[in-house]
Amino acid sequence: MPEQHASATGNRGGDDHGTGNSSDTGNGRGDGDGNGTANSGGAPGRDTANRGRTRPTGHDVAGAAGVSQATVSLVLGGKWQGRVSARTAESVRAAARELGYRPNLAARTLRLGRTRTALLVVPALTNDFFATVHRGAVEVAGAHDFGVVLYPSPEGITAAPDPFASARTALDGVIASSMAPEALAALRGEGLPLVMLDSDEGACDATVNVDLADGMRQVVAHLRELGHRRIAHVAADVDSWTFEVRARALRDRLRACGATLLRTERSPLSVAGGLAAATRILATAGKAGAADVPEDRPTALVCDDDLLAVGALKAARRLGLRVPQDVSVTGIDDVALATAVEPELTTVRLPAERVGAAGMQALLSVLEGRPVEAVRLPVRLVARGSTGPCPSPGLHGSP
Amino acid sequence: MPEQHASATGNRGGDDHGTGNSSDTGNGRGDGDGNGTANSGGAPGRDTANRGRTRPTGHDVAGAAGVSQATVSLVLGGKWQGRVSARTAESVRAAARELGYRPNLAARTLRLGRTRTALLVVPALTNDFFATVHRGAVEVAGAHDFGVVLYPSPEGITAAPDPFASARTALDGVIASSMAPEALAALRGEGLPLVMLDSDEGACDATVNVDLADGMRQVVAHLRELGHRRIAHVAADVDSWTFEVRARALRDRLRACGATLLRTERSPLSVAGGLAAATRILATAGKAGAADVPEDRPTALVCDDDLLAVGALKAARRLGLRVPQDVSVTGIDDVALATAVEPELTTVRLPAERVGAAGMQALLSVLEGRPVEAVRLPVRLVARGSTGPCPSPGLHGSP
DNA sequence: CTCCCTCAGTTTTACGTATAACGGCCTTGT
DNA sequence: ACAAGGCCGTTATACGTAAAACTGAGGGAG
Repeated sequence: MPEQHASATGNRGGDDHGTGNSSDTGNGRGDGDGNGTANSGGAPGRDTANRGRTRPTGHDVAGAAGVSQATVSLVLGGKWQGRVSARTAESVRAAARELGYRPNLAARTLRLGRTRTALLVVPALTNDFFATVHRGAVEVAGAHDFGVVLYPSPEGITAAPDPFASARTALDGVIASSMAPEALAALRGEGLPLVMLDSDEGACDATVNVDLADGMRQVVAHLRELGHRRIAHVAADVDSWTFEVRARALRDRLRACGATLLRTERSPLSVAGGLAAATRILATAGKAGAADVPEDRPTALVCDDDLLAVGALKAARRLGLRVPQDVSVTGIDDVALATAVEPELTTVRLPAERVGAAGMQALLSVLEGRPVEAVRLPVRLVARGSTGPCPSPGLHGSP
Repeated sequence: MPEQHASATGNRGGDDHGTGNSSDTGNGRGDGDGNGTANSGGAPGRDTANRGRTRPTGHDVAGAAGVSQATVSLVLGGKWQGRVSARTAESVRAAARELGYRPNLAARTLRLGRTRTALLVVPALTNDFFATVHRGAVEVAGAHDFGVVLYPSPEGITAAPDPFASARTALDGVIASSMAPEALAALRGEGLPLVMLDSDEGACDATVNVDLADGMRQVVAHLRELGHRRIAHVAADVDSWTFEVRARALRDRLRACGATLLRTERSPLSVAGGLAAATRILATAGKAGAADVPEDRPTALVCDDDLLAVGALKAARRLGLRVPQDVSVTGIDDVALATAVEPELTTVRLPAERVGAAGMQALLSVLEGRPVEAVRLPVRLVARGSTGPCPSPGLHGSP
């Protein structure tokens, strides 16, 4: 079934898989063409060259079109302006389409020394924030004929990845959402351009950041408006720049408006981690009557991301505390999970797709030698059901 | 880190093990060179022009060790038994380590025609089931010196991916969790080995399935034990083999035990989709008093996956129905989300990691020409809080 | 008429690796 | 003593592509 459908994917390489090999793919492996011209006007040759199942090469296309391989490369590479006649170019394209030619990526890479491929290093795939970042990066990459291969650092956010073994090809650059110092050093040693997401500047060629200091400011303002003054921090147990920024911004903002940071509990970035940390915070007091509002129990938990916040939600419920009546909870990221739980999470929405897009954009700029300015993307608090007015000590216990 | 591993394709002799390979993990990255290599004189190797910043090649190593490039390839490829003396081999390895040599993957691929790389096609990364599948595949692949590159089909489960443009290198095979027919045809046309996960047999070289018919049997048995007789199906709006299996198994099992499949609502595979579908099912009756148990409202919702089930949870809550007192909900997959919500989901746990591992294993078998038998992995119902006894019409409404 | 320039291609080369084909030694067997 | 092999390497080649260098033919300009 010669179902030939031209996929107009916009890029120049036609992706057709026509298998109608009725054409005379002239020359095969035998390079005997050294003598005179391959007579084009001769008898219709038998299909000789298609050896079983190997993919056609540029030479096959050249033979079919009656030109040399160099011409095929010129035409298909798009650089034939003024070097090849329009008719010849068209016949080359026709032959390529007919044979279902696709250039050998390995050979092209070997020749060019570049791959038009970026590696995206993310800490985990279980947080769909990074899936969205990837989507944004792929979108921009695709528009520039670039590819993105994803490397989920398997051991978690602090492990050293082996990017080169993962991407089974040479790389033009790396976009890293988080990297262990030693892996970063290895990368730098390799001389690869590196764009860091949500990381400190320095030791990389460009950064794309999300304005989490402002995000924390919005969180604190929101909670202060609701009357909260005693706040705890469910922090990520990760030594990473972003999380330091969050902690510092939270501390500074709370101090600036006269609220108290009661305590900070660190835990791994997962629902289970948030559950454990929030339990440690909430269970230390008010055991007798959970509905009481003891002085040493915070009325709001600010969590470093949505996974932790969902864990905090569970912890509160297990301890018999209602959210948001007894305790408010906030997250960061606004992943799908945030609206899947009940109550829905008040959280800081990060423009994940734009992060990925800006990261890829920055990498492209670096590769082209253009100067790149540090990107800082704005964030926005999304108030939902997990935050509410601060419970007043007297009003609650007596119905 | 240049973990050079002897690739033993175990062609026939197959005595691959015992390669006391050089575990040069974390070799001195500090030796970045700073011109380090004092090219040993006296060797036939001539100019070893270290051109500034380019990566060292096999020729550079050869020059440094005073041998030919062929010997370098022999030694580093592990095939030097009886062809190179132990002392020479060691000096080659030392030179490679010193220079930080890493073989050029593109050149190797071009030469060998194989890449030891598999493509894993998954429908979406927002469902962390597939992240776990990926982990399983990577684990097995790594043990065989294979790589796995991930291709998230961006347009959802039915879109046609372009795997070849995605994986920026040639591929040895494909493991596909779901593919549109035209993409599958393209793959077959390319002659690539293909392992399908949770798909129909036929048109591929091997399949790895999860016993979802049995899973549905367990779900129905569980609900029947709790007394449920009127059941609705929140189905995936996807024309895919697995989902057909689920639907048929549910229908057959319900009929076999005398229960009724009240209706089926199809929706996209997401929390929002589940919310919409379950709302359509639950809102059609009992508007006046939600706590009533009208005859046309199901007492249990069986959902095609956990995302849908979480959406159903939300729908019930929004309609004022309690889970599980008023309505029970079940999912499939047992992803992290299942225990993040409240109540926790009763669901069918699928061995995601084993699926990925078995898929990679099957692909390796196909590549080596060994026969592969279809794999079918067992599943297990995990009863949690989202299912409870069927509400009896009289007992509930009057406090 | 010659010189130079453009057109329309072709030859040739290089990318880095793996391996087939080959060749000097040194040990054996007969 | 001399061919027959092990050792221990080397030289040469092919993989498919991109692009630089080269080749003619035709056509004004001087």
